[in-house]
Amino acid sequence: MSRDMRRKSSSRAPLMICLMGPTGAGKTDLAVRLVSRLPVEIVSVDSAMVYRGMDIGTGKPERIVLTEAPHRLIDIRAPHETYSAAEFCRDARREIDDILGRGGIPLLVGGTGLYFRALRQGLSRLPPANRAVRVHLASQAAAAGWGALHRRLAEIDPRAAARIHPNDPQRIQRALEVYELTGRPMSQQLEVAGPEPFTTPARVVILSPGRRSSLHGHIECRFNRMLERGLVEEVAGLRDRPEIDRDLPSMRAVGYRQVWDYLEGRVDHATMRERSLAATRQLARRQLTWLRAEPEAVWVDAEDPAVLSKLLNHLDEVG
RNA sequence: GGAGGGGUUCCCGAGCGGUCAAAGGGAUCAGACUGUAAAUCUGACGGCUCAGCCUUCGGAGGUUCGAAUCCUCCCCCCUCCA
Repeated sequence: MSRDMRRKSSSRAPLMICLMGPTGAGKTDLAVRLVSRLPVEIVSVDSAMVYRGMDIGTGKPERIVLTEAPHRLIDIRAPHETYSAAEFCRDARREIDDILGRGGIPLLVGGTGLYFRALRQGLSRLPPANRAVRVHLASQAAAAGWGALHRRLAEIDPRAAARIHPNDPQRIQRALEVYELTGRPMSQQLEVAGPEPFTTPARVVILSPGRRSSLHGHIECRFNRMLERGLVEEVAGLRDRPEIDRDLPSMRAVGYRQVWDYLEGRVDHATMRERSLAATRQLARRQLTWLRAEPEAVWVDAEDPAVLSKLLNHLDEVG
């Protein structure tokens, strides 16, 4: 068997493509174009697109586009529901296996760094979030302050307390939650790996403009377009629903939170726009921090006019 | 023309003779991240040959051992009276 033949046959082995990048880099457009060139099926890796009815602000592709290039793992939750990295791992594995089973290539597209990492490196076996415990802890924090809870954490789980900053309520809450639910310190449980690791080989491609200033420019254009398409109306509609309130994880998403405040008259339109843009830039920056830590990733310039063919070439060479 | 108020480091804004490279907030940059992650948090943030030095608080002078802070003149901005 020649070298070429061998290479061809190996391309049938399980493989997935991961297209990651900061918000506004153009991942979705590129992914959709890839669908017409390769036998790929898209799996979204986006913690905000999971919500139904949150379309404009999350930058979800339009309906017509979705019929051409269906995205899995979008619109799988109502806005008042929660989702998590662990649920994502379970769901994504299911979708990836399904695509592979049908002879397709999974194309993971998104910018949620934690979800990517959790999928590829696995999570420890820890209890899921527990609403009652969190409410209880939050009320204690309201009374005694998070500093007091951090001190309590230092007694039951010194290692976690050393790692978690006293000003980080979310992580203090989680660490105490794990303790209450299991009776054991969280740091102990982090040492044991969860279920079987996910081993499907991946081609990891990171899409981002070379210059930060142009990423910022794209973010601004994109947000202006969202406003034109009716972002304010979308949020107003969500806000009218009795089951949806401002503190839901879904409503803390970039843009939604700022527009919500605008609708309540807390800020004027210009301020809302400014804060939304700043929040989006900050999100993009944090996403890049995740991605820079990604081993064996190939970075491609989102502004290269030939980005699609370069990407195809690259995938061809390695796959 | 007259009476007040104000011009501070990218922005807002405190400071009102020394302890001020100048509070606080925002922006920006860097980082952390195990079931909330588009979240939450940390750090840096005038410059340098960096335990010290240099240049900043509208401009130019002056007082003082010492000024962002006091005085004089000038330039802008805001409010009110003409």
